Amino acid sequence: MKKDVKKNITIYDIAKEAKVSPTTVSRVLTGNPLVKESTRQLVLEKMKELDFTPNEAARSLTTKQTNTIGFILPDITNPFFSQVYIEVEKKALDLGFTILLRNSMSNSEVESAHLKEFTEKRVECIVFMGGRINKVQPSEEEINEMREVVKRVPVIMVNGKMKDVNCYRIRTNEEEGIRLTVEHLVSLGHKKIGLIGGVKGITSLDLKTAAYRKSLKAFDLEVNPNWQVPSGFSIEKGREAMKQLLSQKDLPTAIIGINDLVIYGALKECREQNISIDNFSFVGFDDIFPSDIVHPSLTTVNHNYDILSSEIVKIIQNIKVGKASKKGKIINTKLIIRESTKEV
Amino acid sequence: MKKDVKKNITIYDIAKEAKVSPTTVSRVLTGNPLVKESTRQLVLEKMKELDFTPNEAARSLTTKQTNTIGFILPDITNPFFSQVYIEVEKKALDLGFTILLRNSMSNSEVESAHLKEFTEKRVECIVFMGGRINKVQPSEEEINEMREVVKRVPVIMVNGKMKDVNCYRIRTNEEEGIRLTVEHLVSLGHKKIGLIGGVKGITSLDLKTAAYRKSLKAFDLEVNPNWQVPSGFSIEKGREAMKQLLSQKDLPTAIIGINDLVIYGALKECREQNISIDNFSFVGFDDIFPSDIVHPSLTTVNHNYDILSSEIVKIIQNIKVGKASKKGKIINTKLIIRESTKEV
DNA sequence: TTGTAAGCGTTATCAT
DNA sequence: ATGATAACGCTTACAA
Repeated sequence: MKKDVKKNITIYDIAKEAKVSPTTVSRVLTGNPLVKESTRQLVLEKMKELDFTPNEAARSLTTKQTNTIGFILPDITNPFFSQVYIEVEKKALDLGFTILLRNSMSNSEVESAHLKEFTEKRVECIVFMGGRINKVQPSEEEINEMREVVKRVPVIMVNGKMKDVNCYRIRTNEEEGIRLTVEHLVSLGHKKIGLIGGVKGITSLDLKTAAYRKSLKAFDLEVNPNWQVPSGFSIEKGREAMKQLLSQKDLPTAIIGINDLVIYGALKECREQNISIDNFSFVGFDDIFPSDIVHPSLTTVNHNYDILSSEIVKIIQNIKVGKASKKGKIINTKLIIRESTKEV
Repeated sequence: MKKDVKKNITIYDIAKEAKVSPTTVSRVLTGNPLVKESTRQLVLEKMKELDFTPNEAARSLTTKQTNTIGFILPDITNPFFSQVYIEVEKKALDLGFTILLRNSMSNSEVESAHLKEFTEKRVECIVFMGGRINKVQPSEEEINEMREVVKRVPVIMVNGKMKDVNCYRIRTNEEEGIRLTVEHLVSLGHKKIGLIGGVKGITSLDLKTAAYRKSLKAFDLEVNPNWQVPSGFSIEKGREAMKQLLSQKDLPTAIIGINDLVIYGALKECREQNISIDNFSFVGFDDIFPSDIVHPSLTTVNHNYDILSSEIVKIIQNIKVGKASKKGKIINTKLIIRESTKEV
């Protein structure tokens, strides 16, 4: 009968085969230069021969390093998040970091589970997007949990924050994005501008709404509450918002979306109702890739993903080498003008 | 001066505080029922008090379990992959598995690095999409590496394969998808049907091309090599293919894309050239989410993501409990008919 | 340049 | 119901 449990190959096995000590094997593993070239070769050879692969768990148990960073975001199928994520992954890889991606679906319990996993896995940093850090009023438990977490591991909040939680913050200059948007629309002659999507109590809406109102006032434009239609952040919610907007008599000539997705929904709703898209100018936010291929292609606010991700990774790098980073960083936006905005 | 290195809290610390043995602490950690309720409570209390979090590395070093599965895919920003990924993640989570996502960008060296990482991290299963497993002629090294990998850890190849590599395979019935597409177009009166996108030597093109030709022949339709324009898999490549196609005099009336993305590019190119979209019927493949919001909305082949991901997770589950799974599984497709196809 | 031995923080085995 | 002790597989002083 064959032994059905084949023993794991360890550095001890390699050591025995190569007639050296385990320490020496470890040295070649870690790239320690204090090894005679000939023995290094011998050890390497035996490793290949025995098909040896070092055990990461054992390694990080002794070194107390995991070179791992945890990344929580609401939903990777949303191009906004996948775009940020992949940039960070690429850059982190160059630094020798490996990422643990977790989708929260903006669900607080799921977030808690991920946070717990991250601490048990001893990640060296947590990047947090969405969910509780976008709530205007997070619960006490949510806050307390985050406080506990930041005691053990540095947290980078991206486009969000939490009161009295000590962490790094990187955020898009959403106010600027909205300001640029309004200025652009005004330059096209628009005087009646609406804002659809988002959820009250979620900061991205509150931030944008404030900037929207401020910009309108700066141009002495009408601030009509009926033109502000919160609904959500998805395509479907965008449709709903547009539907509600269209049910009114007095309509804006330009519509800003809390993000690109809701505008896709708005376009869809117009078509559904056989209302010409040309009745309105549309502006999104995020500049996710489909915005360049929908028709009309969408004018939208770009986050400068490259800079955003660079800043995230810069902090990670500093954490690694024990250097301080600035706690807050604001990334400016740029307006990408496409076909969906035109003179009124 | 404060001690700047705070000691890690271990089960020994908890044991001391609770005046029990580390073993008992470990027992409450693993949920072992052989612990008096009162001591369990005491231990739990001390854990909270000392802010203890078990060390996953130590745990998996002794248990030899990681409950981790590795997932390699080309690019998570592609909605096709993110859709599959998130479904798998969700279902795997319910099984107590955690996923390590890695983007390969279809780069063989990157794949190798990820595979190495996975084996060092002792993942219990690898899900592989794209890259080398879609090559008609993978290199010897690529094959050998995979052979080494499958010796140590089960691999599930999704929509790909590798000769003489012992692994699980799940694949979309691409042939059926193409057949359904052609049948649909024929039912609309189309007789001249083209196929754009893909790269020669990548199986998805070869498979689809074969099915396309077979279906055309079944209907006695013209198989015109000029209407088959390989180019790539991206929006941009779709534009290029369409450009090349449009440069010809004799044009098809219907165009099938290797995937949805290339059709987005094709639509864009038509608009760029001021050629009416209505001159053609378009069909994509994958049914990624933007296909419902582009205009005209895109008729396309859906992979049955739910079934696809369920089958992947089913295999993982079987591996976990040591049960055998069928080595191959084919998932049928469904044609989603939208606005981009119409009578000729 | 190489080796010995201790330690990392768990779980598993075997007693009691 | 609880405890002592030995793994697990590596790295790291410290020695030689």
